[in-house]
Amino acid sequence: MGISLKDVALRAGVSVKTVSNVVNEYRHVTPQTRQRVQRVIDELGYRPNLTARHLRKGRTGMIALALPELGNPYFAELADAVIEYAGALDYIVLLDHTNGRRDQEVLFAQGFRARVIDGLILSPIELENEDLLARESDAPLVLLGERQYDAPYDHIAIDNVAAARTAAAHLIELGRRRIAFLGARHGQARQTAHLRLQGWREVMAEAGRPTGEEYVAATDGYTREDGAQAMARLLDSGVRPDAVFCYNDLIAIGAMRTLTTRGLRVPEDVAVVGFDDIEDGRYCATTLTTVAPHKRAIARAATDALLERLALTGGQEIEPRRVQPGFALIPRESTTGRS
Amino acid sequence: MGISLKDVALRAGVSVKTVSNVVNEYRHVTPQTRQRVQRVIDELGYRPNLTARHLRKGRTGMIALALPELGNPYFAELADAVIEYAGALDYIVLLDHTNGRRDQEVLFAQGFRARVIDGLILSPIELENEDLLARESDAPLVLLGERQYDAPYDHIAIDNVAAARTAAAHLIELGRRRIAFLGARHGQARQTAHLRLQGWREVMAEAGRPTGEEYVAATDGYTREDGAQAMARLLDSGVRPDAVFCYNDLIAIGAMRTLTTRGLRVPEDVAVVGFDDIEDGRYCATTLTTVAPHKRAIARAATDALLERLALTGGQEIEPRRVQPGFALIPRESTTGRS
DNA sequence: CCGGTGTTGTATAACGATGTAAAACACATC
DNA sequence: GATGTGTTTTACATCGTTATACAACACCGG
Repeated sequence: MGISLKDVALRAGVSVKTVSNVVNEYRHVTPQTRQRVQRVIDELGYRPNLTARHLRKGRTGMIALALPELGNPYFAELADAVIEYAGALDYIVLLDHTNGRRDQEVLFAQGFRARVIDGLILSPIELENEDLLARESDAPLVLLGERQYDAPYDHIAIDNVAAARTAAAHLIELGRRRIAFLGARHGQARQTAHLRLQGWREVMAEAGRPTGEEYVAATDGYTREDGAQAMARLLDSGVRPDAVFCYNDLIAIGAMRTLTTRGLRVPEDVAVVGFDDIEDGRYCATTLTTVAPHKRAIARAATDALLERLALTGGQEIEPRRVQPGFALIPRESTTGRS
Repeated sequence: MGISLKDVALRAGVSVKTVSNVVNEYRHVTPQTRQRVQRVIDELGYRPNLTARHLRKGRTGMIALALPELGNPYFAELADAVIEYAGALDYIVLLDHTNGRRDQEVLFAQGFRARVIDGLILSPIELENEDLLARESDAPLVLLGERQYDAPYDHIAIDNVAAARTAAAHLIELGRRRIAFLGARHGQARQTAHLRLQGWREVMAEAGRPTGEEYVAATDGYTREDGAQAMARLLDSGVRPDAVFCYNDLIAIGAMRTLTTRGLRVPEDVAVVGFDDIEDGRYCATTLTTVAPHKRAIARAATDALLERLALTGGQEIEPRRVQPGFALIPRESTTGRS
């Protein structure tokens, strides 16, 4: 089939191991030998057989990335970042989605895909703490996203409260007074939406702005449609906000549509801030101000955490990491009027 | 690390190959031996090491599926179907996306990922015929989707003209007279949109309905936003259709929103038909009538075609296949008024 | 009891890479 | 020239599996 080390060795007149040494940039190879071997490698177009390498090394070189849904651009973009970063480190990423369902999340955590992947990055939605504690698989697991757990696993998530505070503060600075929050979910105190809601509440209270329930609109999901409906309900309830901070960009985009439909101008009448910095937001009719979690930093942190655990030999243990990648407020037309 | 054949063999008092024979359900093993070995397998929890198996077999057991974008639910759902079907056949699917860009499509066709995957299923958008003819990689390639090529590769796509005819005919049957088409793209006679447009045109002409350019709205992309804008342009141009057939469900959903916004009722004033049968369409306020390509059949056909080529030994050749999986019109509220 | 035929099990060699240990070589020091 | 020290290269075993070839055994008909 393909060209193997043996073929190269034969042609270059050296041993198989020497070729391997050249390929792996082993130190003690004379420049002459290295050059000669390298020439043959290029000539024959040798590419290492990953399967064989992985067999020998006892690893597959693959990691799984299990996200709630790929239909949400935030996750699609995040997946992209992980695939790119891990790819540069010669890891192959298996992309999976859980639909945000607990049973599927448990399945992945328990090691569906065991023996195929070396480790797993999981972004849970419904997974419970007890599920993690009951985990049996010994493949490294890194948790992603805002849900909080009390279990010994690496966890990568931005500081949602701080990020929400930044967004709210931005609106306050612009002189807005009645700032609504779109996208809270009922119950579920540990969930992300709660953290963002908390950040909003803190800043509102500090600035002496209303934080009543009438300014909070819950949504069932996180889609544009959910945002459009929530915005409509809010307006129908008689509240007249001059700004809305949305749980994510999709909701914000939906909200903007409703506002436009109702004859309200963005940002003159109502300023809008989203969260995620998905590409859509940059191409809206009115470009969307948003809080941008640093996706590449998240991807890097998650991958690094996983690979570091994979590099541990034998019985070594390291403390679970909590990493908080950065974020940035990106002001665009939906609050400033110009991009 | 894990339990190997050797461990099982030792414990069961048989040779490694015998255990392998049991695992692979080789015929000539006595029930006694089989039972004894099986018991040890269960006891130790032996799972075969895929890496080793693949090394020995000269295959990786992985196929790549390269789709334009995962943000479009149609592709996400299709990916799901392929992953599930191929998974049942013990193949692992590597999911990639090309953003519908020619350079990336060429990259995949040329064998980015070579030596990692056994074959590739590619759904091209911009790829040109010459790119295919210039292809050097010898890994099997199966083409997916409606773009037509004159190159020796398997091609899986539903009959788009027929499918579009079905949709148009449905609207005609309901007594609609001025039926617009949303989602044509400029130029590009070989593209999918052209086929669906053609089906629409044929049926309109046969029924003596108008097919003028004023009833055709082009879009830049295939998103909800594109649909909303195209619908708005159409209405602003003074045309008053009593039905629209949209290139896909996303465009249809966008169009429905514009209609609602403008005070037009679906389906009373304007009936709407989409294409793809994405899940969103089933949960719209007004559920969406759509043409449903049989995604599982497509996934099956593509995977089967690829695996069949993989099964070919040595110099064997088979003719490129053209498979046309089925489709079905699914009437819902957006045309019938009830679901 | 022989040879033929078919079944069941085993020993051994691959697949393509890397780790280990040691051989081969270079060079300086005494 | 013997010894030591460090560099460069090699032979061989190994990862866990399957393919090949053959040995061992059973059964049958003559």
